[in-house]
Amino acid sequence: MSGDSDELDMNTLAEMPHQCVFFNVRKASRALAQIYGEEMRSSGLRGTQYPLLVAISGLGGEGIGALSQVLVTDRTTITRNLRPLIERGLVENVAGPDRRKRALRLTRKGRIAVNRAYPLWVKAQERVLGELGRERFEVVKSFADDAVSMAQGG
Amino acid sequence: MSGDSDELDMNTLAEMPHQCVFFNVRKASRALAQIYGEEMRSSGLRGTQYPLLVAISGLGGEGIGALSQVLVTDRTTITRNLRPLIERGLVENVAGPDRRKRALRLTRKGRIAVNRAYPLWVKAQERVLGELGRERFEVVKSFADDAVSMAQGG
DNA sequence: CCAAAAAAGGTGTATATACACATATTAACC
DNA sequence: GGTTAATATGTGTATATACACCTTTTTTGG
Repeated sequence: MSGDSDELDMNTLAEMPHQCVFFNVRKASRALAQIYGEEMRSSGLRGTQYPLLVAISGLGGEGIGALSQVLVTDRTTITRNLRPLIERGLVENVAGPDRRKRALRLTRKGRIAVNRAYPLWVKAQERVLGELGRERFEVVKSFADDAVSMAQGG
Repeated sequence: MSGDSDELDMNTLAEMPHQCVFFNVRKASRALAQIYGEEMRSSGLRGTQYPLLVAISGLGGEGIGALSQVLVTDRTTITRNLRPLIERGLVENVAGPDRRKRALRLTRKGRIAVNRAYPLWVKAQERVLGELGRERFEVVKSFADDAVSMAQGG
């Protein structure tokens, strides 16, 4: 039995990461990236890009700071994530009256892309909610919100 | 009241991303990166690097494929994540008897780094579990595991 | 009005992630 | 035993993420 014990110890050690909260959340993130990515592939948008476009659409001409706050994401990350969308002509980034700020807006092409992606996002979302459970998602959601509060020094 | 309604609609649209499962999990991941990162900063290891080193330690001389399976992470991601650890001399990557495979092992320096990081990881983990709730983490954990099964075509 | 502080963004650098493609080595089969 | 399969890994490219540092513009005090 000591041989088995050794092997169990090894397995236990190698699988320790799966006890880590952060690791588990990243693991879920990778898995969901696969699922949403596959489902939305034909729209030409990634699972990560769709919410960014939706937020821009909803803010109507606000700048990167506002986006950063709404999406709870570092300012510089938003700048970087915006780049491929601007290059593809889905988003326009013009200077506003306050010339520090930039007015972000969807182009016509961007609106079309969002509209085309929407039903695909719904399908992915429904599939995930159906298979993983709406109740459990509510827990994950509150967990995420509380983690954000905690990280912000709450 | 119609002015308020318009504004509510706008806010609702801009906050739509927070209804997306994938977005929420990424949001949690970003927040936890902050928390674990801050807590573990003085160890010189990131919250993402620590579990990788632990897994290498636990597998004892296995290759990238085995690591990839244990960590449920793409093979090429492991290769890339390994690079800074190898450059810093925490991990050694030598060719094995089967010269396709590479034997990954912690160096002495790597073992020291893991030992030094361990209590910091424990502190971050305990803080997160204490503030966000152990029960809720169990839900998040099962959610992550099921998401992985789902992504793998389960 | 002007100097200093604050606000808004961008860039350099580094890591995390993974797909498509390429390479090397071993195993399998006729 | 030599051709082919399968295995194990690396590389090019692209996105996601954020810290440290820098520039530009506006606001604030005096």
